[in-house]
Amino acid sequence: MKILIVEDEEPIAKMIQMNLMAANYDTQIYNDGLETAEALKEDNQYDLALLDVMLPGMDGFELLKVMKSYDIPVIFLTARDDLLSKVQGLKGGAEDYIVKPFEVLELLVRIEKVLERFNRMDNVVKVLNMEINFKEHTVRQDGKEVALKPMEFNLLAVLVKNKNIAISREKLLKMVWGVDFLGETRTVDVHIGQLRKKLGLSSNIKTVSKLGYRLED
Amino acid sequence: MKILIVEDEEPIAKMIQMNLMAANYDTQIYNDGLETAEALKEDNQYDLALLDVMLPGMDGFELLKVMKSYDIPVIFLTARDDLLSKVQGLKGGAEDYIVKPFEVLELLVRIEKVLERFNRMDNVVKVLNMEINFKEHTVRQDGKEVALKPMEFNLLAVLVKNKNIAISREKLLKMVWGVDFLGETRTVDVHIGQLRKKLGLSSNIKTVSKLGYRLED
DNA sequence: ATTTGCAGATGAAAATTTTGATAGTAGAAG
DNA sequence: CTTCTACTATCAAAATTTTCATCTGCAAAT
Repeated sequence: MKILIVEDEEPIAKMIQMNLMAANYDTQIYNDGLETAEALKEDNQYDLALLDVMLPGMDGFELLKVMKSYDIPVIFLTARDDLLSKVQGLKGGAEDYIVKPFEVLELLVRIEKVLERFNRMDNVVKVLNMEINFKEHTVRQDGKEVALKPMEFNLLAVLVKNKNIAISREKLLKMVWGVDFLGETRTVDVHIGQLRKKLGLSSNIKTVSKLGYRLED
Repeated sequence: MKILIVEDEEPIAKMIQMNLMAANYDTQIYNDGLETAEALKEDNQYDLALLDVMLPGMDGFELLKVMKSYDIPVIFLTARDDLLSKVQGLKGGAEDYIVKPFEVLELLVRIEKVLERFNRMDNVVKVLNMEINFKEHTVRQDGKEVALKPMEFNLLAVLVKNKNIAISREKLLKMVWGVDFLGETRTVDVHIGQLRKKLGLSSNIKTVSKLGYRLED
């Protein structure tokens, strides 16, 4: 999943890049609108573009048109007081906009939303005989659906996304239940048990003694 | 809550600053170790310091000693391959370390943890006749405890932290239940109902028609 | 080979959360 | 001011999650 960042303020561009990299996206930064347009002629394999509205070379709205010609969805980055451009931007066909300074988490959420809408996300992952659909929150085994409760699904999702990696109960609690979960670490065991019961041996959820669990393929 | 950032790589420093600002902390950046030590003589009202290990002027470990003399807790920012400094850093008395590149959310969590440990957080907030203790997850009304279930507490916490601001049901769901909650918006109403029943009229949770709820004081 | 002691598995109870159905109310429209 | 409508409140049932107590199995020690 490759994301284009067009932003002339270096620190902001870098900040976005770092956060996107941490979230496992590939990134490319350009500082200038015209330069970006030129570069796209060579390489337009982007899944999404984040465009600053105010850009040297060619402004965000011009660049938006270029993006649309390549069928790349766009999220605008706009300054707080620049309300006019919100409306104009969305009318021009941007998928979304976000006001600077923004919270990183919010940006990530919006990016996911747009990618989903454009079906550029891997909504389905296959492991062993299982097919996990993150969008539908469903799991199929050899084609037929297995009904999982919310927590069970979330737990499986984390295991699948970290396939072949052993994860401690504490880490699972943080990842699935959230950082502020107060309960027992035993809780994880029970849900693992449920997954095993419902998915059978073929799910291949291994216990890692003294540590936690791992899903192997 | 004021946090000192000592980091010579400008983009990283700016990134951290932006994220901390978004999370409502005051910040101050220095790029140089010696300069920081000098500046502290004038102004040492910091609640926490984030120190890069590799610094011009005076390295992170030297600076750590200075921080300790001012009783400022320290989190080290260290490069991935710099494992040695982890051990050394913690031995030298740093509260925690985090490896670059890190996820912003993780940094924020660690900062909160350290501030809590040093009792520099407002663990207790008073609104009307209520006293909300975020650390203990408890609520007292006129001194005596009211037992709230986890979801009820979380919901109250969000309302309190956004006192006098009307919040839509959708936003409450995102803030309390998480971005990926699948259920009905009605759920909020039920929990609001519980809070009102348990806390009585004095909790002052107002319904904002067509919108959501607001806790007034 | 048997015992002992953990760490994990599991079934079932308890607690919590969510949903669904119904009743109530405030605000809009006439 | 009254009626109508749409939104909100609430109760109870259903579903889910968490905890508790007990059981099992592996591994180290004798």
